[in-house]
Amino acid sequence: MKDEQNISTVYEPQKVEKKWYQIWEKAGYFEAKVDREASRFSIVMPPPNVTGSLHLGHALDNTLQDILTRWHRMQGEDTLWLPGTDHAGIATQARVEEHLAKEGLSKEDLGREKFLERVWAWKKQYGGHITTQLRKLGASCDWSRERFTLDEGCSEAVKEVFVRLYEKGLIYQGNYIINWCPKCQTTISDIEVEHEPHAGKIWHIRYPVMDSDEELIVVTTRPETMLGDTAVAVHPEDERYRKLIGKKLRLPLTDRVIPIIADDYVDKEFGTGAVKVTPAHDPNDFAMGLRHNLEQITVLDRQAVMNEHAGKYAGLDRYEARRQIVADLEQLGFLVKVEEHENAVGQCYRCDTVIEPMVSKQWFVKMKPLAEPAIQAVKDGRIRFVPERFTKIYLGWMENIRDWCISRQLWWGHRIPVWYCQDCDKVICAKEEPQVCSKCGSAKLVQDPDVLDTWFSSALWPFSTMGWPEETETLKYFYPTSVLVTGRDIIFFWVARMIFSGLEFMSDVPFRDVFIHGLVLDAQGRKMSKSLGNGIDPIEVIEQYGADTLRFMLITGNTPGNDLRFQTERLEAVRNFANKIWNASRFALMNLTDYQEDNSSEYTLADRWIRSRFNRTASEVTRNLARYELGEAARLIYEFIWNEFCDWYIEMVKPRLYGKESEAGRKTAQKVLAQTLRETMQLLHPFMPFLTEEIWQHLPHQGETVMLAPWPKGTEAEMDEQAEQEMTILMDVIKAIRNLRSEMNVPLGKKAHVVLIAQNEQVLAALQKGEGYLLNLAGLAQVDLLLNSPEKPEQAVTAVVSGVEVYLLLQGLVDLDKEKARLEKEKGLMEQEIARLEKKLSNKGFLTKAPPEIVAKEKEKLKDYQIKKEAILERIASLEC
RNA sequence: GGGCAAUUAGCUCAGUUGGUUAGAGCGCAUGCCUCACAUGCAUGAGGUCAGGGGUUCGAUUCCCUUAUUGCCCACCA
Repeated sequence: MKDEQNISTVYEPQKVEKKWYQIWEKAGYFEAKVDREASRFSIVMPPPNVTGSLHLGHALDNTLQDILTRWHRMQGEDTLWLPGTDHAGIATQARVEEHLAKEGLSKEDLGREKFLERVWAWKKQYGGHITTQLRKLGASCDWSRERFTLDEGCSEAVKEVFVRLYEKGLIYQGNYIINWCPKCQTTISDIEVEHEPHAGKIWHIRYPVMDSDEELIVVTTRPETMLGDTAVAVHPEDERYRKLIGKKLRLPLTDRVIPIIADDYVDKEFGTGAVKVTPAHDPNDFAMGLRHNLEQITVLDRQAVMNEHAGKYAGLDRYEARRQIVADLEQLGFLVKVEEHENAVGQCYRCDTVIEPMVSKQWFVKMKPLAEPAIQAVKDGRIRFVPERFTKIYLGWMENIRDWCISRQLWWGHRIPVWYCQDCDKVICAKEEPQVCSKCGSAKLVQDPDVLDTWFSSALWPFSTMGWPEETETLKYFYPTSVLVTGRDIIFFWVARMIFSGLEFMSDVPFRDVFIHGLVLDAQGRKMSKSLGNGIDPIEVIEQYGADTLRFMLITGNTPGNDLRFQTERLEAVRNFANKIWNASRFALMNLTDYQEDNSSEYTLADRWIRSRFNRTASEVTRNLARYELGEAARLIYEFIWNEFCDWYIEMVKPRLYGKESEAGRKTAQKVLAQTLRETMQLLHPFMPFLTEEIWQHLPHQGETVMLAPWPKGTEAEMDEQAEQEMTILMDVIKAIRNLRSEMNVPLGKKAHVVLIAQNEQVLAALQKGEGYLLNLAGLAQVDLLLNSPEKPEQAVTAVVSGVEVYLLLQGLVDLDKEKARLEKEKGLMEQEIARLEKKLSNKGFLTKAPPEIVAKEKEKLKDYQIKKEAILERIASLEC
């Protein structure tokens, strides 16, 4: 950029982004310091799948974190943004299995150990991908502390937690109904089951009552499970069936006899009011089974194929069995009728396979005791959700939480630290592998084959990554973290679990604030998904538009917590903004080649104005960042740069820089220009780190990097109410003149003559100070400034702005009719406003109840409009004679 | 069946303690290659703030209600 001749008028992010990231990382600017007593700021990054690729959701999430991190770092705080990745149990294992399948191998062919070697190899090959992508985005996280959920430290924490919870009785093993995915061949937790409405059928089946001519008709959506029925339930107060309660039924297609029971769960209104009860294959039936001590008969195996308890249907897939059974029921006269019925079937979140509820021996976390403090911490404000509405979502879930099934029938993950003695019934839970059974001394110990739910380790992330269970410096210094930034889709999966884990093991919340953002949708407002093929690769966007542009686009144009549409037009708009900054900076640098510090001269009105506007903007930006209104903060900077700094200040400062005025004036202009641009780059840096660093480095500065430059929070001393008011008058007048020229078709190149009549001395003073600006920015050859002149210029078009009558002289060019029409229109507008204000100001309620300053303001406005109207009327009158 | 969000200019969205003639970007119209920028400059047109009630001196903003859309949660066979 030093050699202006070679500098493109178009900003090319590709040329600077990589360079700066490498410099930053090498210099260690991202690394957290633990050396001050000053305030500190910490974030743990939600760990993406270790072998995954960056998507726009990650891009948004990490941009928000990076903005907060860079902002706090610039404020001189000890700042830690701790990155890492997740082993993503099912997802990663499934991908490696798919890969193996191409070689014609299954994981069983390899065996557990060899298979895990393959997964680690896979991780080694693809594990660096997403972290490289995060670097492209500009993420300023402390890579020296990068963690992985399956690394040694995290594994240590997982074992510690499991053993402690086990010893406390909060982890237990038992036969309960769980969600089984027949495709993934593992259990999944309740929140991993998705319910999609599904057009299906409902069958009415006749169950004959023993020793009677009577029968009960039950309705079911899953006739194949009837082979596992161990009762039929009716409501205890259902008059239709009261006399049948306690009697027996003959279960069709079998030779079994089952009881009729009464249970409140049954809805009298639904179907026939009689429900078949299959405790081994339905969660509600399971619960009822426990209440009534019913036998559990499992009729489906782990492939969702009918098993030996299914008699002649054994070996049939569940859907095939359904068809057979319905056909047989019909043939035997048990089928009453079939109806269309929509119901929500549970599907696996990963593969969409319909879940099979099954009774199985699994490990669970007892949630009630853990949930209680986690509810309290949010209720009493130790943890705050932003936006606040997510508090209710969190509490609603936490208050109704059920026990968490944590064992998974996978190989890739944290192995459950439990061993079973083969010689006695002893179950040993320990961090280290025991050599002999503590009860019988046998050496025949076998470890539980299952691994833990991936989210079990993620739940510990805020402290496991800081070295827990060791009491490390980092942990003492940076825990609890300041804020957690994440998408609202994982509040239950992750946020909730971190909260109860933190409270249980650290005796403190894991974070103070939870900043929730929405989803990135496509241009039509749909979720991005593989099946729709509407996904957008953030890396491609970065390559085309630059990371700064992607970042800025992702955080503007919406409100926290709401979804965001990804639109190319907005990307282009932000690219143009980056280009605008680039060119404003080129302009500045071209005029700073002989820059030297100079404090001698007086600031002009424009100087005072831009300093005031900058500091006010900086103050507002700071305020908004503190409330997580990052989009609003970014918007304020955008408007300052484009609408104030570029559109007005640069234009006003040109004559001085071009040396048309004094040398001292030029030096002052250089100083204010350089300072304001530099500080603006500091203000913008968290949002657009690359562009701002590139420019900042070329401006007069102190320090090594904009990353560590002081944050401009806005100083009161430089806020100048008077300068802003005076500039407002000047800008209004200039805009009015431009408007007149445009309407009268007087091009800017054609120098014009304008007469301005000020209403009072203050206004006149402002106009006098800004005479130069008027000449240059309104394209004037001459401007006459008058105070309250009764003499009005002839042959002119007129506009009235607050405090000033504007006359654009147009000898012989004034179209009287057109001018009159223009004035009439303006008059109409004024009259409308005056009427509105008069009505308001004659309202006693308003006068007595509204705050006095509001009333004063309205009166002021009315006066202003009346003066304007007078001026317009006068003008109209003069045109008529 | 509950809950949440959204409904503002042609399109996508801001509008934060209720108080200027309701804003921006894109698009549109008109005029400009003005020595930082045509990824630009200047000017302009365009809105019953979803409908209906209420509270208030005053409502896009607060409350109720209706409608439409989207999302989340829920054990109805």
